[in-house]
Amino acid sequence: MELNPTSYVVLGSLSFGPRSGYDIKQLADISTRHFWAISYGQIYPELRRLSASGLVSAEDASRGTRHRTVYHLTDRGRQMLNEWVSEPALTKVEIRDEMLLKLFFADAVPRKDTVRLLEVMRRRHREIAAGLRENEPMAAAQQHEMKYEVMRFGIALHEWCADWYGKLAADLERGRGAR
Amino acid sequence: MELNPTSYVVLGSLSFGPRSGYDIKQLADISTRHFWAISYGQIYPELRRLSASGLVSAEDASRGTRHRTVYHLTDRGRQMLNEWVSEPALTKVEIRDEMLLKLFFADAVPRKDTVRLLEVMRRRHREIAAGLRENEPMAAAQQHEMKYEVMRFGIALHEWCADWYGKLAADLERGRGAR
DNA sequence: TCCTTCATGTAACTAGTTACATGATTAT
DNA sequence: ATAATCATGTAACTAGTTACATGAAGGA
Repeated sequence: MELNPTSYVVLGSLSFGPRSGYDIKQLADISTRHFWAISYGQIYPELRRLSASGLVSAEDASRGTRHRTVYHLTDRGRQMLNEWVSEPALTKVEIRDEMLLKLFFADAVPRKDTVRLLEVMRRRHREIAAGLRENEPMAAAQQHEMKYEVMRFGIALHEWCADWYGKLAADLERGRGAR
Repeated sequence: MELNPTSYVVLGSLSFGPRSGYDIKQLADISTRHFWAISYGQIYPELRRLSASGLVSAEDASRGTRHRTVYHLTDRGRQMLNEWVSEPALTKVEIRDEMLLKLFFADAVPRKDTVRLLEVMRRRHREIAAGLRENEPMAAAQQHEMKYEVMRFGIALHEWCADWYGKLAADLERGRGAR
């Protein structure tokens, strides 16, 4: 069975303890979603595939009539996860940002529209940083150092972006034609 | 007809002058590819769709027996592009980075593996920045200010990332347990 | 001669999103 | 009551990649 990054998001989420598909989604939405988003449409089929390959194991955790399945990593699953982490294969960062695309093509529109665009972008990154900061204490409290470092990276990155866009907006506003 | 960001990459590329599908791909690979990548499998069908909606217009530019079609923006195409740019709708940045994902799950692997991972990441971002810098003079030479600013943003961003990863690698190496 | 670049295109595939359906439990 | 959250799942769709085919032109 072929594992892709999405499989590892699932495996990695389970490395912190047994979880349901629903739990995995909740966790991913406040953590890995900033560098690898996943949806229910991927999670449930993936859990069954991983289960079939013996990398995770399903356990019934229904409460009364409400059915619920929690999965946990098997030894082989944990081993696969750690092997993947330790292999430093150079892979590409992929960024898709429609607003940055707009900025790239903004030479033909009025300057004030560009400034407004930059202000929205600035706010966007401030908000992403704020969202990350909200569950920073959670990450700090646990003994997961790298998890915490990645969170710090995300906060610093988005704040850096916000500042950059803010500076450019200010430069454009006080009218610069020459560089 | 519905236009998506990919359509605007095509439209935007043509806003700099008439181009073939092949030309669009070459241009996108050194510019927009850093925040919105596109492939031939999208370009050629897209050009026909845009042509059918009258946003671009095809012209035969064959040289001898070698056939070639160049497209140029129509007035409506240019208008659509500028309207899209001027509309500052808040859209999400999407990042997919397998290496950052590894870093997030790196608490269970030997520290030296994490340091190695960070060093590869650092190199990766240095290289992206260097690649961007290579065609920076090209962007500066033209009177496309925003195009140049976005290029500068990319260079600064990837250098910032390289530095951050480098610092973390250094911190980890001289053994830090407490923060 | 042979390799690279120019040039266009598509079929098959892989990945990912969205919308929907279902229904229990818990908090207001 | 009723809204929100927990919980699982899939079908249909949209997007994007990869691999391949074809072949001319130009340079080494």
